[in-house]
Amino acid sequence: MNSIEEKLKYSNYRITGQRAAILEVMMDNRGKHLSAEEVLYRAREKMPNIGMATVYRTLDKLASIEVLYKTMFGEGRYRYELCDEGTHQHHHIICPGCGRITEMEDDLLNILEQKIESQGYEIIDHDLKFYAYCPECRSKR
Amino acid sequence: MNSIEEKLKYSNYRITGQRAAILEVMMDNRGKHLSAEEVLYRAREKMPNIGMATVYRTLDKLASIEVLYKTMFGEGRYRYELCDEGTHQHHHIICPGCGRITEMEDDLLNILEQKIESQGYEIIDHDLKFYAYCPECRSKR
DNA sequence: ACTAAAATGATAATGATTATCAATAATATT
DNA sequence: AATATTATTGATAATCATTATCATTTTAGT
Repeated sequence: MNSIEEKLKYSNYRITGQRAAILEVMMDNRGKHLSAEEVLYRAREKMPNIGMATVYRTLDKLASIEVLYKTMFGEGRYRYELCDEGTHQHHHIICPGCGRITEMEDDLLNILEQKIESQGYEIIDHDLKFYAYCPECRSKR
Repeated sequence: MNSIEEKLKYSNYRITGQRAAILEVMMDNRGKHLSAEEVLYRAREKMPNIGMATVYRTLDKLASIEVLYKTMFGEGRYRYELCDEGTHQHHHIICPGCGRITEMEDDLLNILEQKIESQGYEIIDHDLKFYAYCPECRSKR
């Protein structure tokens, strides 16, 4: 169960026009972290009458079958990101100046995770964020 | 500028009854991560007429002078934690079973931070969370 | 005491998300 | 193909956490 197509197939989850539109938006924005509002806006370019409730419902469903990741970056709203195969080992760098979110392809948390597991925990996931001014915002200050 | 007392003193920030009550609540709950609602509830035990706007205002002020940490654990609301001296080098373990939040006193992120800084970023802070079933919840499953 | 500035509490407003529900669309059954 | 059954949709209302507003009260400085 790896590819998006397989995940959709095994979820007995009907692929309607609006759902396809939302999926397309997410695939067009691979690597970006979109809010529900942004997804709604872009999905309406493909399907003008799509409602926001449908967007929320669909994003949640897609997240539940791990086609999307749903994360909160501490700004009070969720953001959704296409779940590229094997790409969950990445961290985020959030710039407090411009708000841009960059990804970082590394892990190196194994030592910490071993420590936690030795205390009897069962690790499901981790989430590492750095708050750092990006080169552009640094030069502006 | 280390202790809470010093931070308060140098912030020219008036210590009123309600603010003292809120601070007391946070100090009574050292190590816990309280939501604004929980702080309000506990503060009203000391001062029944305290309003929720005051709680929000005070928590934000205390966070701005680094007496508290304000963090969002991905559940859509902020939580506040007393900022023990030199204790910001810690990570959180969140149990998806019972919701309990445990702290972990380690850092080891230097290698990653060096990597980010070498790309021209200026790191302000980081935030590392592990989602892991705690020993009790594991045995229940 | 007197004035100016800051803090408070009640309440309204906001913004993101979720629930409701009647109408519509898709699938299964005959 | 016609109908029954179930899922999905969009509009709208409801909710929840947080923020803004504002008249009143409290505090600090003179």
